[in-house]
Amino acid sequence: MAARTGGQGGKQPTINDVAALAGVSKKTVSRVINRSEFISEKTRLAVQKAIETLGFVPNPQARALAFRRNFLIALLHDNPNAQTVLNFQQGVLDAIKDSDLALLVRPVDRGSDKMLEDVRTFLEKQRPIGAMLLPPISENDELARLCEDLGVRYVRVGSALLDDAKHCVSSNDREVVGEAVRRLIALGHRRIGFVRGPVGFRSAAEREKGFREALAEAGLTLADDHYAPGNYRYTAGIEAGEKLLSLAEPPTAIFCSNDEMAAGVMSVAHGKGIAVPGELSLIGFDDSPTATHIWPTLSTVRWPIREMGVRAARTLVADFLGSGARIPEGESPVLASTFVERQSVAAPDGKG
Amino acid sequence: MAARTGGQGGKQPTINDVAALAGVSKKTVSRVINRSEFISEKTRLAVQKAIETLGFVPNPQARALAFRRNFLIALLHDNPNAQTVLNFQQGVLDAIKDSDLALLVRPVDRGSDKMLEDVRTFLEKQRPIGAMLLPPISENDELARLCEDLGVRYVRVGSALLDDAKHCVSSNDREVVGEAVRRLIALGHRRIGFVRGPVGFRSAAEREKGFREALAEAGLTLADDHYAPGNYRYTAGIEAGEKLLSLAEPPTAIFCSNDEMAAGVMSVAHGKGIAVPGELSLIGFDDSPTATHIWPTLSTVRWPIREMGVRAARTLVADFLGSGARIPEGESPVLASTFVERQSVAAPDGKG
DNA sequence: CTTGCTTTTGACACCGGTGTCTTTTAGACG
DNA sequence: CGTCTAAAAGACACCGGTGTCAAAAGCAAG
Repeated sequence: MAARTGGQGGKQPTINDVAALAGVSKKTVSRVINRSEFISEKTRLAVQKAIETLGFVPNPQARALAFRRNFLIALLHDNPNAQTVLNFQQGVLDAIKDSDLALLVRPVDRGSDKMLEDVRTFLEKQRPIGAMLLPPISENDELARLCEDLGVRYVRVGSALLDDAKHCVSSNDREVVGEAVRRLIALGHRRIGFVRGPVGFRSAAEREKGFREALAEAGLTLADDHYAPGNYRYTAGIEAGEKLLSLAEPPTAIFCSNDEMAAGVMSVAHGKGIAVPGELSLIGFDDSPTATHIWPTLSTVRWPIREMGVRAARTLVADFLGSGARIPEGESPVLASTFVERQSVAAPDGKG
Repeated sequence: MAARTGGQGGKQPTINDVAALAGVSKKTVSRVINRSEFISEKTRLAVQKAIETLGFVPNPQARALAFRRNFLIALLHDNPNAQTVLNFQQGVLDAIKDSDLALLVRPVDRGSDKMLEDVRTFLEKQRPIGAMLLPPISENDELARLCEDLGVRYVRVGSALLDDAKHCVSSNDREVVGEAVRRLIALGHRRIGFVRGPVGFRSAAEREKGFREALAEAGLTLADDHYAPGNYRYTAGIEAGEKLLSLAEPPTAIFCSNDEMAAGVMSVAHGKGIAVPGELSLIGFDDSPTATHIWPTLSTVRWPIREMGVRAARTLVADFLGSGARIPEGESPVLASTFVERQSVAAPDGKG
């Protein structure tokens, strides 16, 4: 009448129990667990049966110790956008689902001057096989060097190539921003405003580049008073909106470097009685939940964040993930973002 | 010229290295690490110095093995609201910051019929000390029983007491919804609509109860056509808005069971040219980022999710967290939500 | 039936810590 | 100064796996 399936006294069965039941040595059981090739079919089946009977699950701590390597990968982020983090995380979990790996999630405090030290302590204690760095901390070169020094593999996720392909997953934001802007131009917009992301962020710089390039292609330039600084926060969008929409000749369209700021600009437009998209077209970036939760719904750029999670995990630990996870030699680490057109974009009113 | 601080050949120093350097046995080092009381001050200092010199960090896997217990806690969630998950997670991390514990985050797929099995596999493999269950899966009794069976401590987070205090952290949503509704009534609203959360969700039921109770207190009742079903999604808000705002006598205020649905209702109002808050007051629930990213900003109920994370972690593993983490005997596991009033609420126009 | 080789399997040490029990040391006391 | 006791430190097994290398088994050829 033992309450538990196997083992004794409510404890988990160990490799020794399995070995005893199957009538082999524990090393043989170990070979079965690790799919060693030097084992006869007959023995393998016997051991597998014993494993099933007992409901044996190898102790990951013991394996980690014996292998001198544990089966953890870490996700480091300081991302203000929760949805992004969770989507990426989901992609990583998709990728490691059938492996022995587990995921450790670690938010880091970018502001803190102890950040590097904190991360070092974390990595030294947990000793993950590898770490994935989400933007914006992925842009921190010291962090990458720290991983290198500690012998922890790493992958940096970014809006542009931050490192060599082995250490990098990114999306083609610049191009897609260009596409979005070309769409505005095609609709007849000529006065197009720009709200920038925070200084020092690579992603912000990329988006600005994409914006300016598309303008230049069309022979347009960005007027100084059509440019507003920002920091990816809603309040910055409010400020930018106040600035750009108070002009004597306000822009007929504004590209905002993320959705939150676009939402801020949109609030200002509503407050001023400016019709969106009739009098003002708006485009954001991220395709965050906000983009579809505001009215009118926001045209934006969606980056394939979940897929990037899968890719990052594979780049990091393909050798742990079974054959399907191999990334073909020389394949680009750049995944495709897409421009998503919604209600907030239309041809400009009046003179087109 | 060794590249690394301590150890040999780039490897981490072990307890043996420390013991050798300090001239004591490894057991003595172990005693220092674990703050054993049977150790002389002199020895402790010597060992501590050796630890510092070598930069020794105990191997968590080895400790886990020797202790027959690892130092992981798990966070299980299937939460559609990323911000909530991340905030809660942050609270947990605050709580375990100075401990040896690490956090494993595990999204689960509620829809899947293999859900329980997946979780079982996860728990058996990782063997965390405890698990925290976020709503809505925290409402699943089978899951709680599974934890119990596996000897994994657990804490269920919910909008109401789901279990005894030892296994529960919640907030007083019902009361605060009542407070919000009383505010509407005080402003003069009499026709108040309600958009419900998904059937089968405890949180949805609590919010509805709070709503109806407050109405009843004031001698009002919820007219059938002022009630709309929902599922916490934006699209349900759209549908609810279409329904409620097409009435001959539409409500002058609507309580929505979460912010996303409120955003949906607000979109419909904008589309119909109904002024918010002039002609329609709106209240949501969650205080999600959306609440401040829409225009006008949304009055809502904020639940202390980060603090709940701290509390959940303490409830789960106070004995691992140092003296500050003790929860006084008999202290209620109910934390306080608050009503946050923003722009979306005002006295009704015209007849008040 | 040996021999010689390859394939399978096992014995035993080891990964880096902790538990138990024993031995040593230090201090109190007669 | 010897004795007794409590505190401190150490020896050694052990947690549950894997690596190494030697031994056993299987098989073809002599």
